[in-house]
Amino acid sequence: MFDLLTEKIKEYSTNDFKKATESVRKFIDNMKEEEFKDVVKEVGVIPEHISHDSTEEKLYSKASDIVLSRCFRMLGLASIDLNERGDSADIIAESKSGYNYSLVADAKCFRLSRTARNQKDYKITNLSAWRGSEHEYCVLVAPYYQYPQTRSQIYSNSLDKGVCLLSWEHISILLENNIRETETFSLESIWNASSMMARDSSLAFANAQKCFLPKMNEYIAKKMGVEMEQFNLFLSEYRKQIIARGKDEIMYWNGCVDEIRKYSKERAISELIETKKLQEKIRTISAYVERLDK
Amino acid sequence: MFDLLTEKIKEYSTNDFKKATESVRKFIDNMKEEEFKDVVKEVGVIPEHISHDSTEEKLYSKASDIVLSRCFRMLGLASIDLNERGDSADIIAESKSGYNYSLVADAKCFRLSRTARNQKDYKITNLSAWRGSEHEYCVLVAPYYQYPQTRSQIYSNSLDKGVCLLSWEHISILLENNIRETETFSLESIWNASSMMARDSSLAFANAQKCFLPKMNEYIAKKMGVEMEQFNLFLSEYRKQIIARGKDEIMYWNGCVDEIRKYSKERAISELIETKKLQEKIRTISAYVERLDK
DNA sequence: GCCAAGCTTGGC
DNA sequence: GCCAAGCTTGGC
Repeated sequence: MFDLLTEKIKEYSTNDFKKATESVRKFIDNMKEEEFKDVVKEVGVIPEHISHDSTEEKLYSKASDIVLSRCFRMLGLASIDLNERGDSADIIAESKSGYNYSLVADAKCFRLSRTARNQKDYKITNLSAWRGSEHEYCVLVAPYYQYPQTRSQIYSNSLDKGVCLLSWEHISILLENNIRETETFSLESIWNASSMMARDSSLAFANAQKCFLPKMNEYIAKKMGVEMEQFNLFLSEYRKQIIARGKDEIMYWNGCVDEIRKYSKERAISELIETKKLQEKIRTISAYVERLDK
Repeated sequence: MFDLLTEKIKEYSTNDFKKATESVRKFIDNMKEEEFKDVVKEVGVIPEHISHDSTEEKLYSKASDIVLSRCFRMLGLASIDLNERGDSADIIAESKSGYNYSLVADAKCFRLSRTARNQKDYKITNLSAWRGSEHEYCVLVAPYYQYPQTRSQIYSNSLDKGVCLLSWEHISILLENNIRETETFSLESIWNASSMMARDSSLAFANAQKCFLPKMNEYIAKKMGVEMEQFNLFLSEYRKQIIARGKDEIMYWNGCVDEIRKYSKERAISELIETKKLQEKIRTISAYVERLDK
């Protein structure tokens, strides 16, 4: 089903972006629950065949927002994805069970070939500010195994600002176990986990940058009422799935190398000039100079 | 002299980085004042022939730190550049004239072919935090004409955190006019300008994102005791210089296109594979999968 | 391993 | 015009 979704994204991305978004939304929202849950497990990893910086990449990202929004709904919240671009979160979700809170969320996806995931790329403090005065919590959902593994400024920043760092894997585990907010069961303590951790004296000041994902796992397992052993088994399943995915993605790039080896001289040269973006650089400089030149 | 500096950077960048840094430092610190002032005018624009993501780019950036540090010394402060990498500012400067303050600074340079300068790339809130409890001010020095021209989150963030946004052009104007901190003349109000502006009621809350560079210009002109008309003439000179620079940089890229057109099929194909970084992608995925596979 | 130094395309 | 969505190399 995930493969079909990416096919649809590629197909729709030739249309007007807003129309394409609506088509993708309809496709995602009409999936059967079981199909949708499979998509949640895969969506954090952008397929290598989605080309970088392209409209299809933007539509893929939008699709991941729509997926996350449906996840929040399956967890028992009301949720919509937003159409803003600058200086705004992607998604809003709101409790419907009388707990009177709402949250903003940001969905992140990376390719397996992604190199440095920089602290600035997570925009923790910006995300925190995007809550504004209307929303209590803010949640970032990124691929679990692509978070910094030992320590990072994103952890101290998140503790500081009360940003909840979750992963697609976490969301998927909650869904697979049919966790749902009701009048008698609140998810609020998950969204609020960073603030709770910040009050935990075992996370000493000097160590604020330490990766707190294991702690996060404990919070979620406790909320779900499962043992850590069981929880780690869930995570391990996702790990295996990503490994399998990696083999496919490598095959894709090897195929690309083979294709290029068959190129004619003319094709290789023109594509080399294109790939090096030389004309674009010249155009950028010209436009810049022109602006300065009035 | 700037061209000679970039030549030296390319030459040294084949050496061990720390040794190369020392060579560059010696070269910069031994320049005559007039030569050095010419370098300050150019250093904000990375030459296109410095290749992206390379050691020479890193050494260029380091050179710009060393240049900025010498600028602070010429302005009458004590200053050193730091060798840290993550989670730290590049430069520290300290007042020697009895005003008892110190500051951290960050030097930024861009190529003329640089496309989006994203708000996250300025890392305003991080820079602010890097002051720690020891330093009063924090200063970002970037190319004047590459700052957002109308409005940006960087302006509201800077007002919020008291980050001083300056440019190479500003520093150069101060140097050209022989401005220097002394027992009777403090530069503190320049480094503190953002906090002062934040208190200015004419910068209404709703408009906090507005570009405050014109205001900054007024502060500096006032400090220097020159009229705005004169100050704008200075800025205009730099504008003309950048326009001239752009013509050279475009010539460089056109030369590259001509070179490529002469390539043999084999060379074009192998360089195309290299430029597309296909092997690196395969390697990154493999390493990632291997890490997950223990 | 983290993330500084850089970077591009396209949606609003 | 701004900056969301992504991205890489190499120094510590």
